[in-house]
Amino acid sequence: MPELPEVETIRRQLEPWIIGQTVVGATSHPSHKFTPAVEICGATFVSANRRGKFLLFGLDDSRELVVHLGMTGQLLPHAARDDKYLRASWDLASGDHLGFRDVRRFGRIRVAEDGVYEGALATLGPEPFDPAFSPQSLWMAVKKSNRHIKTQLLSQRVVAGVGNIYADEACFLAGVHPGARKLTKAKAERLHDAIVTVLRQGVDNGGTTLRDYVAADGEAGNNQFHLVCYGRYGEPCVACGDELRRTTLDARTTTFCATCQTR
DNA sequence: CATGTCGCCTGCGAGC
DNA sequence: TGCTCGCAGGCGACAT
Repeated sequence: MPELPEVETIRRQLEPWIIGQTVVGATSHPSHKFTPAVEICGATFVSANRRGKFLLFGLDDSRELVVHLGMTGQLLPHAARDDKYLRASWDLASGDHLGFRDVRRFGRIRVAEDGVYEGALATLGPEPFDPAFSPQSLWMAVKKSNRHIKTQLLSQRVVAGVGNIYADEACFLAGVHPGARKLTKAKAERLHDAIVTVLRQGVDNGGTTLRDYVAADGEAGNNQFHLVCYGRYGEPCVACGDELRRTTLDARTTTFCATCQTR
């Protein structure tokens, strides 16, 4: 379940390796989710960027390779060519190759004209580490909607890159009930700071590996050892000792502390 | 437009 | 041991 910290870890590892590499061949799974992979034959990678959970690989022909990892996507230099879960593969002029492995096929590959985006990528909110994401911007956005706070975080429109793990962590850290629909200014500030904190910690720890996530070097992350809320229902709250509860919020499994997190 | 629901996918672990 | 079934969950399509 790659979220911003996992995607950023992959980006940082791929950037020095992929820039300057020219695609000389490509194959893909027949699903339309992956077939655009072959459209970049002949192009050379010139940059490796990220917006939210999307990887954006700039090409030398004013296009970008857009990759979303979905739930189980992995980008692996030197991936085994006979891997049954390989959904796309790019052969590079250097003799190297890059594989997109995705067991559950929730991932997606697209090719866009530079900066011309569609779908979720086009309506993405500000990057969490950008000044455009502020206590004020969070408060204003939340004020406009009636949806549960956690659901708004997952929408990618208030801030980009937050998924289920970091949403639970941020709400816990801020003392915000995930099912709240409104925030005071003070709580918006705490939630803003918590979002930035948990995402930065995730990046610093190389991402969270619970099941499928590995970085581009094939290594697992370490942030799973630092989670204090996500998935820990039944365990005592690290702050007050009461049992963390599990609930379903807008079809998402949610863990929270009913004592510490208030509406 | 805002909001809510469903389908996409496959491996895994619990329960029988 | 072997089977079924629920669960994991981001995003797009579609309905209200």
